[in-house]
Amino acid sequence: MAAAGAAKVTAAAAASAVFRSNQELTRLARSGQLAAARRLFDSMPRRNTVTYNAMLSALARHGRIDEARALFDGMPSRNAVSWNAMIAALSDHGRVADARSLFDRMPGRDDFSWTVMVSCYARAGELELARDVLDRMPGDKCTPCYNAMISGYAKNGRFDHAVKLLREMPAPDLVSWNSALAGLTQSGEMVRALQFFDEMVEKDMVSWNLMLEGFVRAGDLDAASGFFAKIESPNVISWVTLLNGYCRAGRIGDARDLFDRMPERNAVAWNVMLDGYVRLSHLEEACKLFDEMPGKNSISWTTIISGLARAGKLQEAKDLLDKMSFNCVAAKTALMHGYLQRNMVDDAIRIFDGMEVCDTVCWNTMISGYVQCGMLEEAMLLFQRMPNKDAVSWNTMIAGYAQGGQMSKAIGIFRRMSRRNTVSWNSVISGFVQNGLFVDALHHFMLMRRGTYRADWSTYASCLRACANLVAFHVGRQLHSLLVRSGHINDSFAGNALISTYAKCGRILEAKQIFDEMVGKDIVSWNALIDGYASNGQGTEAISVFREMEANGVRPDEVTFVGILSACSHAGLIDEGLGFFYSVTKEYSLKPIAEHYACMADLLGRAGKLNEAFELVQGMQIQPNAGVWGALLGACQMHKNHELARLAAEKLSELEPCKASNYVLLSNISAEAGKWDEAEKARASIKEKGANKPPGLAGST
DNA sequence: TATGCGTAGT
Repeated sequence: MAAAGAAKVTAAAAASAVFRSNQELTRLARSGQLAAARRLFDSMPRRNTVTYNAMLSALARHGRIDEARALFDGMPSRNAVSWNAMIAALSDHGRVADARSLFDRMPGRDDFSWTVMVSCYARAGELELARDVLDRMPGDKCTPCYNAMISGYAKNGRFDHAVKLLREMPAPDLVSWNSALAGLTQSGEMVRALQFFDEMVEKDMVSWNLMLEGFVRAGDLDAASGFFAKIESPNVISWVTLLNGYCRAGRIGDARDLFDRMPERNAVAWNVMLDGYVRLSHLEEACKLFDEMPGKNSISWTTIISGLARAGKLQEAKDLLDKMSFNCVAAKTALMHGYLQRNMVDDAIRIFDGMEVCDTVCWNTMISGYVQCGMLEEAMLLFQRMPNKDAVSWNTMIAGYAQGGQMSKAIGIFRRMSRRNTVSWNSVISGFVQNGLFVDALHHFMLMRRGTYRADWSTYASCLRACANLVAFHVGRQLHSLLVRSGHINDSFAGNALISTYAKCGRILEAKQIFDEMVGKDIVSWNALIDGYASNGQGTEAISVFREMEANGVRPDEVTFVGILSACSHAGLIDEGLGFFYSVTKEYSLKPIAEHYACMADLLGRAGKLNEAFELVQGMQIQPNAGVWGALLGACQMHKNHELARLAAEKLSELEPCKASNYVLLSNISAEAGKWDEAEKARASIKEKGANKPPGLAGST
């Protein structure tokens, strides 16, 4: 009896010890102290299901999804909470198929399980599957489960479906109504949103704030502030929403007034104000606000550090980072990015290597930094070491190799990629275009369309460029009709690309028509038309478009003058060309760029004024590039000035030592002038310097 | 432990 009693007491003590440890574990897990939670978990002599569930949620919260799964698989016993937590974790990380497979195997599914599964599909845009799960739910379906479905419909643009379900469900609550409303406000349909809002019998702060955020999102700040004034007792989220609107619109004065008038300011309010200053590069105000801010959190630190880093104030950013008392991956990533933008690779590596935890964004930053610095091998090594590659990681490598002229490697990675997206296809297609492989670009566009991938403006821009270069008018016209069908035609960049393509194909009338019909003409549109006339030899028309552009109050930029000068050059308008060239600095206060000099060298050179052209090049404030020497060389060959031609060819081969055609040119020029030794020397350089033909590609996907 | 609103790093 006594022994049994003692055993009971011991068991009770042990149970209460487990209970206390579980409470501590839950506290650690919720306050983000994963390492401490793990230590406690490992040190516990006895654990129950609650212990395991707490550890599972902690791992899931930190994105350690595979560790969570391992723990789940090894649990001695599981209850509904364990199953639900695991399914929710998989769902949160987009692992839809894994979530479903666990859901199917789960014994005794409860309301929560069904809701998580519906929400999982809904958030992934799989509306039919979500609806199927909802329909299969046995007995009385719970309101949250309906709401998850309404939210799915609304956020995926199926507002009518959302409303239909709202009317059909047995017990809609405010969340149901707000979920539907969010579909309208978040897609900027404020007219319908307003109608729906008026229809709502009951409204809470979420409803009002959704409307407010809708006006902000639509960029209608006056409507937003008017609406804000109508809210009887705005809560901190209402204030922050309007504050954020002013900041994003650049109305920093209004923002600050509002911020000062706020009855209570939480960390989000401070962070939004801080971000407002940072975005407008008002760094002094930002730093002052940051100093004054009570309760700075990781977002505050990241905001200020990234602002300083972007502005190149790397020492100040580093000093701040050193003052941080806690670990923040985002802030370190921002500083790393700042270093990499300025080619300070060693400093970036020091941060990267010193990080004990490093997430996908951080790895991607380092990889893309290497790529930007031209260090492709280092990027590849990191890419291979990286544990959880996402689409950004793959796409960065593809784009890196493509831009580095290594299309075979780019394609190799592209082929190994299991879940390609639009960006992946865009990277290879634009890579082909940049490397002059226009047919391959269009071929891959065809392959892309054969899959279920959706082309975006970037895809079309690359393909149109390919058409322009191939003078493939009919393909261009097909792309034009695809653009109309896809709805991208109203984007100004698509219109601009079309103008260039039609013009380059010699269809200047069609180009002009697109231009005339365009709603949002910008400087690029004008430049495209001017350049179009220029490349069709219609110099006078190019100049008259230029005049029209000025009459419309559009200020010409450097690119405009590249078009105008080449128009003059093609049409032999020497005096006009010289006039425009001098006006670049005198009238328009622009800095002449190398392309302007190349046009002028071409203009003067074609007219036989080789010495004047050469003098112009010699007097350049900036370093002449290959285009400039190439233009001069062309003119020299036209007018048989061997001496100057040889000089230009030499400069060219200095600037592009790996381009074989430069040595061939130099060799031919020397041979023509009877300088056989030098001709031979130039030929030898091809092998010696390992000069290559432009990169080609064997085979395709 | 779910469903509707505000902030940071590629």
